[in-house]
Amino acid sequence: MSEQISSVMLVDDHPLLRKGLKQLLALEDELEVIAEASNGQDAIKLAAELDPDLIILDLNMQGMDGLETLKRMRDEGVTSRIVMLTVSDADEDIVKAISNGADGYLLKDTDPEVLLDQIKKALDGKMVLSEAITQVLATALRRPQAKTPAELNSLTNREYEILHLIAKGMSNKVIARELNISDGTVKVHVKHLLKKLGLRSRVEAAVWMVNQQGGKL
Amino acid sequence: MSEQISSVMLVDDHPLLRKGLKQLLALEDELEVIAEASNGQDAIKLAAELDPDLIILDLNMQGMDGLETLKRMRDEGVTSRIVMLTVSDADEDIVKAISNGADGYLLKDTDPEVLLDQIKKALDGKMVLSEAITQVLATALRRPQAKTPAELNSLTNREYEILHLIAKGMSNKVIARELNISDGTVKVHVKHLLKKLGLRSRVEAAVWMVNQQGGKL
DNA sequence: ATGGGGGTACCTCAAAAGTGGTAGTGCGGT
DNA sequence: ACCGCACTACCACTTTTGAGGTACCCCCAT
Repeated sequence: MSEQISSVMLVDDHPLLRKGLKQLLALEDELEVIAEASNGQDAIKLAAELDPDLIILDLNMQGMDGLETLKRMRDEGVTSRIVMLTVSDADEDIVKAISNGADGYLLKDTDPEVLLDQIKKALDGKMVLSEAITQVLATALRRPQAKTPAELNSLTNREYEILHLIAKGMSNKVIARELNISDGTVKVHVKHLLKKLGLRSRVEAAVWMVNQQGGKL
Repeated sequence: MSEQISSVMLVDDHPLLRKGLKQLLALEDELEVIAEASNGQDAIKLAAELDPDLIILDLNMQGMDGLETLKRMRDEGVTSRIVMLTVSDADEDIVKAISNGADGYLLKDTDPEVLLDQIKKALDGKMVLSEAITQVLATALRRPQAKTPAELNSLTNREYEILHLIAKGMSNKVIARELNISDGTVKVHVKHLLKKLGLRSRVEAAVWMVNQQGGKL
């Protein structure tokens, strides 16, 4: 398998960068650049036609950006390995890219040798991430804890407690038993917490809370 | 700052590993091991008393495990940098550790030099993660997309559509207007979808759905 | 064509949720 | 000592939900 020649497609709106990348990849006999595209539309078409083993996709492109291109490719059923290449280390982009099916996220300022190494790893089926990305990724996971929206601070302990239980799907009656208070009292707290949060129902409260918590994470 | 001596506390129920780690850290003049603990209880107490710059915490301990210890330390207001050290690369642990305030997650089979290097990075305020961890982390982020629970397939289009709207916090009436059907009909769909999913209320459905979607990620 | 599933609508009924108000207790701050 | 706030409880009342059931339409598969 490692002896097989892998087909690679480059997508970047900077011809110069494509050239450089191509030269880099040429260092490896088992890598062959079979296509290049300078925009998302062409890339999607070519990807569907040629089904390359690997697609190296620039995140910051004019017109349809890399993220959108990525999404559409996956929608079209492209199963190639896709590695995002970018100057950006904006956390949202990373999370979105991976969520949308990217197999790697590399920075353009990465040392060429390392870059080549990572690209080969990506072809091996591994998820490759630039060193600097790791921290951002971790921070993204951590985020849920970090931010405590102002709204939450306005809640009393009891209200906060009850909000949590609502976010578990519990009814007023169950919450009442859980906290050893009357269900009428629970209603009072729910009423107050809804007002403070500017929500219209416990369902909205539950959804809001689950999102705050970052769901199952 | 880099010239200052940093205090380190080791927490691991294997004396041998503590010994080895201590020797490793002794190689660096600016690192001083000021305390050791072999269980969570002691660790929490010592951490609160000594407030070390860095705590190296074993994840797999008997009794109170590392994750629980981590949580309680943070609850107690311990602000030290805390790095988890472990043999496990179970994704849940990683995500939980970081979510609960760990500043790093290192594997015990890491090359000692690298380990030392990472520990120093951690003291510098960086988030340190073992190479192998990165993939797991990325996979964790990706997970939401991948799985499509069997329950969801049993839903009809209409039911699925309505489930989505419930997960936005909408009431039957609002959903009805949104879909141009009567609210009575919405009720029917809700009833069916609750039965199929084995849930007891729209709140549970909303929470369930939001979690399936992976929340805002 | 006959049957079944999905979608729609309507009915009834009981339970749950939400709104308004009153009111007692306990606690921390002025 | 007094005030405000959190927490508790109860009442009355409206709206929303969810569980039954029946019924009609449409489409597709046997």
